[in-house]
Amino acid sequence: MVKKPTPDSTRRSEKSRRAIYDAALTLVGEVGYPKTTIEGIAARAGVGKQTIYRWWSSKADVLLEAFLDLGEQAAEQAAGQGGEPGAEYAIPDTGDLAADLKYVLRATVDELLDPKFEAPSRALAAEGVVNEQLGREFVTKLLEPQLRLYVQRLRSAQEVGQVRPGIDPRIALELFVSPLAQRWLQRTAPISYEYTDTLVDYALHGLAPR
Amino acid sequence: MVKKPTPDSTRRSEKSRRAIYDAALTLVGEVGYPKTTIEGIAARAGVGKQTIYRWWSSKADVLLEAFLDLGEQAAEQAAGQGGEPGAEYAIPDTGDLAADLKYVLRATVDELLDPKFEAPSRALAAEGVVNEQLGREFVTKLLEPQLRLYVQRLRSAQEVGQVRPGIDPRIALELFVSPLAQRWLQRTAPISYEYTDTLVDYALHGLAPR
Amino acid sequence: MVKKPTPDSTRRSEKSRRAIYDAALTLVGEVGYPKTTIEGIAARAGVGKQTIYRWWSSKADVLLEAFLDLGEQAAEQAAGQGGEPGAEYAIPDTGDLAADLKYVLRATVDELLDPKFEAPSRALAAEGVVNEQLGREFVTKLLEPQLRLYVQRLRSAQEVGQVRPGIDPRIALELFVSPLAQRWLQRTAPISYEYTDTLVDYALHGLAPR
Amino acid sequence: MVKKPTPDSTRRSEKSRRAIYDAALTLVGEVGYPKTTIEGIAARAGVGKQTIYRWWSSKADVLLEAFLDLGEQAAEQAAGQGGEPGAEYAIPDTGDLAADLKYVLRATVDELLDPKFEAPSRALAAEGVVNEQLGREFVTKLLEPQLRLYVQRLRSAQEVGQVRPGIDPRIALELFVSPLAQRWLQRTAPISYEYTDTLVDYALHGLAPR
DNA sequence: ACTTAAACGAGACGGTACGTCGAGTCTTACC
DNA sequence: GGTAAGACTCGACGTACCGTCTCGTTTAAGT
Repeated sequence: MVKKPTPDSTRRSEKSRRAIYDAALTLVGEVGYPKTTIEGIAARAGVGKQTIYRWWSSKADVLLEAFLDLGEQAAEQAAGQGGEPGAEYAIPDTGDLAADLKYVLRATVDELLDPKFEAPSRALAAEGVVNEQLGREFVTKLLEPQLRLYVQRLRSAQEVGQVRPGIDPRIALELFVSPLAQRWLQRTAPISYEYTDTLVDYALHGLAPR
Repeated sequence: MVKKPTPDSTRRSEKSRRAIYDAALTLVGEVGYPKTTIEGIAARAGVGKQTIYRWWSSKADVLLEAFLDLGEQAAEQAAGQGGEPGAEYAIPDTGDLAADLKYVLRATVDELLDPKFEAPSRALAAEGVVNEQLGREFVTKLLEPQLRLYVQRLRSAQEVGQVRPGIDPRIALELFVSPLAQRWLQRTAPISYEYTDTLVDYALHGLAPR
Repeated sequence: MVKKPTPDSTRRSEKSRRAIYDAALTLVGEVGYPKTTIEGIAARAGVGKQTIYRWWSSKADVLLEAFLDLGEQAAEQAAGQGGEPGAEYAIPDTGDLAADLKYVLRATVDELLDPKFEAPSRALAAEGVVNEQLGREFVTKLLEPQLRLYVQRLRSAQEVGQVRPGIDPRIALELFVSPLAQRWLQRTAPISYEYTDTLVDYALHGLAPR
Repeated sequence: MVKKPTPDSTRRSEKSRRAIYDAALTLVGEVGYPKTTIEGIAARAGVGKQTIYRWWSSKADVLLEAFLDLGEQAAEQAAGQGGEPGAEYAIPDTGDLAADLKYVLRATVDELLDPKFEAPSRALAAEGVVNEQLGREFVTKLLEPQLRLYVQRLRSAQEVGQVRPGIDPRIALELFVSPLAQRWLQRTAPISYEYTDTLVDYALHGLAPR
């Protein structure tokens, strides 16, 4: 086994890292993921290829970190502008579960339709489908943290009797989250506020007559 | 799928077509989709590269047709062995909606875990996420026909009062189908009979107390 | 041992070969041998790098063949314009050995000072010093054929008693050829007609008093 | 050799210099000149790359100095063991010019066949052919000092009437030195005592009958 | 002996070229 | 005219070194 000399991260150039994130996200947006090349990212970032290969193992890896960084930046910005830090990532708890879920799903719809996020997140999702290692990172670092918020909200609803006690929240949340995700990813049908509202209604009250 | 100037399909070599399908599916299974190359398929199939470029527009296109062909072959085989043609693709209608759905979802679980199908269908799904044109073909030719069967079954359930009248079956089916699809695609959690049974129960009776 | 698939030389593109020779010679002349790159040759020749790697094993190899080709072309041209074919490569035999040697060495001086030949032949000579395989090819294909002509001329001189019988012509020729070669290669001193004339005189009559 | 802005040579690390010389010579011997890299020398010498770039302008420059140093070391060693300092670099003058020349050329043959000297001196000679600046340094610092000894010896021979008065010693010496050099550099033929003896005889008495 | 500025080792950086792989096009010979 | 074979141009891959540029850390001269 050949040893990689383990680069010294204290010496790492912050400027280059930022430039690489920017270039990667921009290029994926402009020309699409498959036509985004490491050479292209390096050129656009004004960086040597080796600087990319030194710190990341693949194009997908660069993009994943760039995307995570994008999220952190957005979070910091939001946190800076007011409210408790991290608060905007919680699901509201007004006491009305249906309303709260509809609200947050509508926000998700907005985000999914935001062209700035679309290309990179599609690319990552696609890569994750086929590349197990990247897929697991994608899920643990991006997806699960989001889903945990739903678990919390559903548990809190269970406590006040708005959700039946036996229900497993981790499965329950999929009834409305997964359909939205799949419509977006696979373009089986357009997504809209009306659609997500309907999902919440169906999920809460069931398909069968009561 | 995309037509090139004037290939005369009557003179097409059936043997080459089959060999290309086989080679494509085998290679995707052996080395994965990204490392499957057109040159590799041609070499494995004992075919000139031009023969592939003449009849298909891309690697994804070859694989899609190969996969559709695989399905047709399976169907013919099943049909040949007994039962009405196409019957095995319908969802049973025993009068008990929950049981019927659980039954067919369990069959889907089996299929999704079949390693022969896994690599190519993952590859196609991934490609479809990023490549809109291929994605639409994938959905119309493979996904939607399946989903239509659920729509039919749900409509029949509505007629006998097992599903509330106002419910849109096209949306309703997503409550149990999409979660399964997403768990499989994104590996957020393992899939099992128990899991799909639970999905059906939750979807039919809702999360809220009755 | 990995097999190279042995390219089919009957299919080789003559146009590309010519373009590569031209580009290689031009570039060596313009920017010097070390700054001449295979990529540069390919670009200048309007050719893919692979086409170079398919037919040659190294930069030096390309240049050697290009140079040999240049010689052949020059020979053909000269042959076409008159005289017996190959005649211009023989050393004249007027009966006066000293005069004949001086004549041909003066021609060599002219050639060595011709800027068109200088860069590539220097490059090849240098490479040959350090790269044994290339060196041997250089010697057998370019140098020895020239030297053989001197051997012939000296032998003919021996027959008419202008050179002592015991003398080994292969060594004798070095007395005037090698000094010229070394002055040129190593720039120890300038070369001129006067210099080569002197060499011939010294070599024929010796340094010691008679 | 080329001066960089202001490196203070009084503070220079002698240890590093030695280590760099050693590493350079060893590497050229082990992997050949072209595969010897500055990074490789630095690593092998346990030295930062900058330390090399601070004191030398190129790989060839390092090697030239390393080689000169090697010569000086050899000289010092020889001087230390006996004889007058520098004496071993003179050509003996026993009164018999032929014998003296044969003796010293035999010593040169021994040196040229010494594998320790072979790789670096070949490398330097080759580089000098193509790189004019390095070539001139090579000639003035290594070659000419040697050749001057022959000039002296020939002049002394002239004084005692063993060489004709009109002969230019600087040219005369090339009659036997250059052939040896060229055979060694270009491997046109093997070198031996017999060969150099013959050269001396031919050069002194000429090729023509007397 | 203490200070302090240089030379030093280490190695990250922006680059250039390497030699390889595959894409998609084109040509040749065969059937 | 479709086909197997494979040479062609082109573009990207991941690697190796280039020469420059920081980083601490010796280290030796001048206080």
